[in-house]
Amino acid sequence: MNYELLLREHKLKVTPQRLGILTLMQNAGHLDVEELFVLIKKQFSSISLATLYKNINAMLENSLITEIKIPRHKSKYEIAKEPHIHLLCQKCNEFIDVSVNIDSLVDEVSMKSHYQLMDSSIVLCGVCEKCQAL
Amino acid sequence: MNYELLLREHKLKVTPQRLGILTLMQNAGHLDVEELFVLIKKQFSSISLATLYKNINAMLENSLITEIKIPRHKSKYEIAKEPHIHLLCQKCNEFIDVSVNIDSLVDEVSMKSHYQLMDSSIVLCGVCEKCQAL
DNA sequence: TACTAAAGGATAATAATTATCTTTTAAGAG
DNA sequence: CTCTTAAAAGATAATTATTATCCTTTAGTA
Repeated sequence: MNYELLLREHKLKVTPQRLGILTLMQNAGHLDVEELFVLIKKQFSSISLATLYKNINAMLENSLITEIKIPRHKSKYEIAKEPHIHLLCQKCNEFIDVSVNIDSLVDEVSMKSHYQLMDSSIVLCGVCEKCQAL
Repeated sequence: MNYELLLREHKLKVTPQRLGILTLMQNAGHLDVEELFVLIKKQFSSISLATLYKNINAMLENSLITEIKIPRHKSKYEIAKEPHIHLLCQKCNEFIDVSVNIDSLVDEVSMKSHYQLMDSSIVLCGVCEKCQAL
């Protein structure tokens, strides 16, 4: 993914800090603000927490990234992608994506409610395979 | 629903404040902390915000109520009930429940991920029927 | 290379939540 | 029906999370 281009398309300046944040999200997956701050500090030791927040908000507004609100946990952020489902292991806190087609669910809900649906936030909680074995 | 009994079962004292909070949640549906505080103040003018928070947390820990985390909105609380789906209208902010069987979705996710799933948090966002007409 | 609006950095302010302490009260024992 | 006590209420301080402000720096463009 070319983040420089993506930022420019949204009339956001391409700064090293922004590229760093986006790259971190891509590589490290689902991170909360605190985790992001620790990691980004390694690259930009003088980066301000305010800068991180401002960038997160700017990128959210432009749909470059998505906030995932998770029951009993802090919000995590990820590069925006096709709608998918999130899984949380309640034992080890592993947090992963799983790609499942949710069209039939959305259709059924749409039918029943007469809502025109465009967005989904789905988090399923349980126990991952490893933790089941313990 | 007999809330007195429910509270006792969880070894929580039955206080007028608690009964008031639960009754409000039952009658008014999905409320955030601020909305709850305004409403409960009408019944208990001297109630403290701390009391509200402490009760929300105690009831959450005992699964009497559920917190619903909603993209771009404050958390709302509802009486715990069977798993269901939440709908948010992005225009008028209407927030409703819709009961849809999610077993097949959960089964599919479980199959693919080998997670043993017990809990779900599903919020779909779109435009309600009324707002579509505008 | 120079200009300017946007972004960065430092820090203050605000908002949300939790902790602490004292007083009150629900619940059970006698 | 008292008495006792642990839990809960209420008031407020402390903490945490987030946003706003202000000045400096820099990316983008002429």
